[in-house]
Amino acid sequence: MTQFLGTFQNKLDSKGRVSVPATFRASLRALSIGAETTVGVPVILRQSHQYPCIEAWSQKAFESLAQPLSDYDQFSQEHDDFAMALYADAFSIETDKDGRIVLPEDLVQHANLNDLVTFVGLGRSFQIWEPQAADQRRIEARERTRDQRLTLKSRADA
Amino acid sequence: MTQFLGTFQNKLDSKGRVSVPATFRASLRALSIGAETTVGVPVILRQSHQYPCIEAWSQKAFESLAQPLSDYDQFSQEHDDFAMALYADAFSIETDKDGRIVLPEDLVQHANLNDLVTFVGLGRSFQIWEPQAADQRRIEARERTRDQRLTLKSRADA
DNA sequence: TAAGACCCCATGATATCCCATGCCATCCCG
DNA sequence: CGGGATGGCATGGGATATCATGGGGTCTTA
Repeated sequence: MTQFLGTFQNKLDSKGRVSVPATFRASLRALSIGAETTVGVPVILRQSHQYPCIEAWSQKAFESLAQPLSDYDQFSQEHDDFAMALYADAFSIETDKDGRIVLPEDLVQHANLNDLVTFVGLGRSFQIWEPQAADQRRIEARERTRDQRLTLKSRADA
Repeated sequence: MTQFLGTFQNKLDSKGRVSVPATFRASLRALSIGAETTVGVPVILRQSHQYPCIEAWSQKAFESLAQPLSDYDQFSQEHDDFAMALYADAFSIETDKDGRIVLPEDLVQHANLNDLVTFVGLGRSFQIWEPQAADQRRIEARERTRDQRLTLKSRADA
């Protein structure tokens, strides 16, 4: 399965390392660009602009994220803005042999991480959260989705 | 038969394993994506947001569940909420060679499972319940359906 | 020379593999 | 018709592999 599913909680050790869940590593590898045989597994990390969490992308998914760029004139303001927003605070990381990564200090602060972190699968990508914040966000998402579904349904009925 | 029909009761063993009913396994395999020849059978489990039970989907059915995602702008709030609600609580599982799965601890708790579990076929998907809760739910569903039919009838008469 | 990045190995817990058993329905043949 | 053979399936458990985690050692670099 080349999707990111499920929620996992792992430890940040004393050296700042944390294991990427094995199933996520498998997907990251499958969606990597020419890294099918390397020891480490590539992953691209960014701070979320919406939430206090870290976004994580496979190489292929990140490539397609940048797709809108080609819609803009290459020398336009929009192109520059979008490119900067996308790339400027992105980190290209590779896990160690045991599947662990060291999270950049910037991102640790942005997500308010302590010793426990929660990995949340979102299909094409996943996020890294401080555990309590992750729980809150999941509940919020469930409620909003449920409300929305009702809205869509009643519209369909009309 | 690529539908999930009937009700089955199986045991959770001391290692937390439980056999997926053979007929369900056959459907799961038929509705899998490129796993026609693997030893294990893939299944996607989620906690139900409506009931204290576990939802189980074939890969293909889960794919179509995710369909609404493509209706939303990729950077929209709705997209984020829906993706989180759908994927974060989901687990991609594969049965062992003997057709058994280990239920994730989260899901066991959500469904209040002990040593016996009930598999309930729902056509496109099936559910995993604590046996007594499953019975109650079935009775409730029957009654609601009957009431509804009466309502429809009297409306038709009018 | 101290801090950080990276490599490697050890360990315990858990999940998975693989085989054995027992049940039950079906089939076959006397 | 009846009894034994057969095969699919749920279940149990010992052996083995995988995974998350901890930590030691080395090289680099500031």
